[in-house]
Amino acid sequence: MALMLLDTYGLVYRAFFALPGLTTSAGTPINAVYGFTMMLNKLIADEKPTHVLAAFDKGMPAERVALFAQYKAQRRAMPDELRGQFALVRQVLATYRVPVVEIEGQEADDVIATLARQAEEAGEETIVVTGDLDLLQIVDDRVTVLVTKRGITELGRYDPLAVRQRFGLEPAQLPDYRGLKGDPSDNLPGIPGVGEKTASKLLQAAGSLDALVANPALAGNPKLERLIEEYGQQACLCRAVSVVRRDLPLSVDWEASRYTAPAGHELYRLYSELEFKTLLARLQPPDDLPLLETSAKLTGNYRSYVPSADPPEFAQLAGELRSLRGAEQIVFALRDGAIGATSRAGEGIAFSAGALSHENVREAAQSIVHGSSRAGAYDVKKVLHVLHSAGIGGVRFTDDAMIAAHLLDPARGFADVEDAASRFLGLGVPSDPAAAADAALRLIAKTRTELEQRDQLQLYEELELPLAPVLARMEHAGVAIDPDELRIIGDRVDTAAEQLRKHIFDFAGEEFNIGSPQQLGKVLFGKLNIPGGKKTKTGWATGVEVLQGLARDYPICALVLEWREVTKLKNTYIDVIPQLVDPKDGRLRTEFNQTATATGRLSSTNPNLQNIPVRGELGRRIRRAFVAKNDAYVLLAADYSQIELRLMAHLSGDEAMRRAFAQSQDIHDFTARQIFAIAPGTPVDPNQRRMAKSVNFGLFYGMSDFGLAQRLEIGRAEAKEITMAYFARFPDVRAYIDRTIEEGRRNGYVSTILGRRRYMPGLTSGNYMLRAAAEREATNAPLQGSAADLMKLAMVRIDRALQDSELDATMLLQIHDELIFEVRATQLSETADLVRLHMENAIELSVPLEVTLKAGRNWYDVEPMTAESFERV
DNA sequence: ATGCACACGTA
DNA sequence: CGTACGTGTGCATT
Repeated sequence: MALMLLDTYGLVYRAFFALPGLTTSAGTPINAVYGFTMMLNKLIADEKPTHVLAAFDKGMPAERVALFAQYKAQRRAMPDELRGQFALVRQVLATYRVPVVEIEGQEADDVIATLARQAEEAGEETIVVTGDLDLLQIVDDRVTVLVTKRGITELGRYDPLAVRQRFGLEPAQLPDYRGLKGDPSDNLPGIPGVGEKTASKLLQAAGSLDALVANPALAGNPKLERLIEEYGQQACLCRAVSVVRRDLPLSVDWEASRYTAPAGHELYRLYSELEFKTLLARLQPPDDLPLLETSAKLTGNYRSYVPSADPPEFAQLAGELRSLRGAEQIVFALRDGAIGATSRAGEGIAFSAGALSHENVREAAQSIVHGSSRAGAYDVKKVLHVLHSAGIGGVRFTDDAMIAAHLLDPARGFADVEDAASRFLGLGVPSDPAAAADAALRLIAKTRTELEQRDQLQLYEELELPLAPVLARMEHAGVAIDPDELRIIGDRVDTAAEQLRKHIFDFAGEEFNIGSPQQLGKVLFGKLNIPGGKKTKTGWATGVEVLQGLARDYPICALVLEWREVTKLKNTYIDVIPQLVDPKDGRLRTEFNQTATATGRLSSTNPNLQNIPVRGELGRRIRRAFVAKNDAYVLLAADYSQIELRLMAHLSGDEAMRRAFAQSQDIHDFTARQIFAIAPGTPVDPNQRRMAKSVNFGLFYGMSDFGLAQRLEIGRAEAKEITMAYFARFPDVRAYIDRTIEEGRRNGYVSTILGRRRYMPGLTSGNYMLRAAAEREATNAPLQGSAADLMKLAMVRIDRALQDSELDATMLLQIHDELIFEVRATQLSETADLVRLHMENAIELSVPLEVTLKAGRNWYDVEPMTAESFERV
């Protein structure tokens, strides 16, 4: 094996200064990433390593700083244009499947030296690539160090002979050498007046720094002798800082670092994303790169079974399944409606999910999922549904590769195992459920390592993973629907829509498709000559804002708005929901997606039950169709009040805002009083409250003065005054937002309260629009994401508590800050107490969390629960 | 059939 | 020139 270790930081730094300021078309600086990628390509081609690892510095090197407080103190801050490129460098490494090694509080040098020693002890050869001569001290027969010279591809190669030739010293003497001469780049003084020549000469004469300090006369020159007497200890200190540690507690999965060329399509995508046009040109276009050709490694010992009524087949399948039992981990994945299972990379069996209903097979499956110590899956929730429908319950999954993949790269969804395999393993997956399970098994190993490195294992194991079965139960439960309610509204809406349509045609003088913004624009602004601004690329803008402004003067606009509202409700909800209701039990089932959003929220699809109307009266009526299953039950709605603003108060630590919540004041009212300096006792003008509310909302959306002005339909100067007043009253909020953005720029990501990350490469973009957008996202993500953290934690705990209790209550829906339950009416208050308890105490914040509880026969009629009201519900 | 733009529902 | 989503429609593209 030939191991290659990259001193990543140094190489990227070198690339940054060696290349001109290239940027992508969007303005993201890209020169360092490009240079680094070129280096990597050349190194792999020239050195043909079998294993590659990339070391990163992480945190302050506490030991060196303790030895020498001034260590690296003079170092200039990293340029912004470089900082943001590290996230992209990691992306490059991920594509090349080069594992990253970093240890908190350790420099890459020490990591590299330790790994090289480990390889050496195993009798292996190592090539170290660095931008820093410091590492030459580890050169020996089995360790060669390549150091960047001019440009990005020119490297100096140092074996022991080359070190001797260059310095006249043995590699092991180099820390002494550096201790003597110092190193301005690390702020090491060494001995004043001693440079390269003198240091080398002194060591040749004395052998070592220790000998020289013990006997300064060896210097052979009175002036040097005095210097050594005076500065000898300082030199020793500098040497101590220069010696790399080779004994870090560090173990790497060498197998994971085995280098195999990245899949062509992955490379193609990476280069396209980063706009590496020259590199791209060297690749074949992607349609010449069959996705599965790269999956040779995944073709293993797979067996698949097609379900049939043939008993021997089932017996064989059952036997195969049983043979998995007792393995350390069994991993499942679904594909094309079939289920695959494996316990070892390169192997797997598959059978249709339907086969699980066969008694032999079910028993075998049951025995393995319960007998194995760990069960993993790609998409646990989906697998749980399949197992459940076969009568297999109670399986505890300890891994979900889909969830892990999404935590690591939340910008992406990873709906299919191929997505994740291509991203994290660089492999395509043959179209076979057994191969999917195989890929999932490998993904679990890979993603676990990465989660651990990011300190996200707890988030994964204690929040996201336990949530999956909770969501599975919610999906399975569904929500009861009373279709009659929808029919009643539907009929009314039908006639209303028809009348509106005719009315609109009367005004227009012709019939046209009102639903086509293009045709509508032509009629309104062309034919009828209504004054209105042309806006969109494709024609007239006909959005609500435009039409609303015209509605007073032009009745047709008001009619169009009404028509839109009515048809939207009809097409999206009223007509659709009844069709989706399960005729077997009259319930509507949604799908909660745990890996859809960049912030950590859930999403709901097929249908989306997180956007059932609430604002307009007509829309709100739709909620009457969402009912408790019978008279013995009620719906309970529990929602967090002002959760994002409370999180803002907590995360910023702003005293004024925290006080407002501590005194459970109406926060918008309170804000209005602060901004407009309203005296206590004087009531707040409703318009002022509305403005304050907009400011509060705008706050966690990262809104600008301009945006606020537009939103409130006021002048920009006035908006500016309002925000100035706001931040004067809540100074820590301003500081928090600035800190968050800065942190995002520095780290390449922002984090939530539980360590969920959102990567934000756009923060260092040179393009103003892109950067501003990224700053808004960075402002919002920790707030929205932390709120999601809280809610998810509450859900897991409530689910557990309900199961442990005797209560007959089912969690049905989550709408971001709200939970809906179906509760036995006689147990309403007890259930409500339990729900409130877990929601309000999900995470201890420096402000209280407040939960509003409502209950009713249906979702429309839920009423606030007060002591006297909930008896009557 | 698939993909995009627009519009609009929710937190 | 305010965040995060999903869905329906029209219309252009395959």
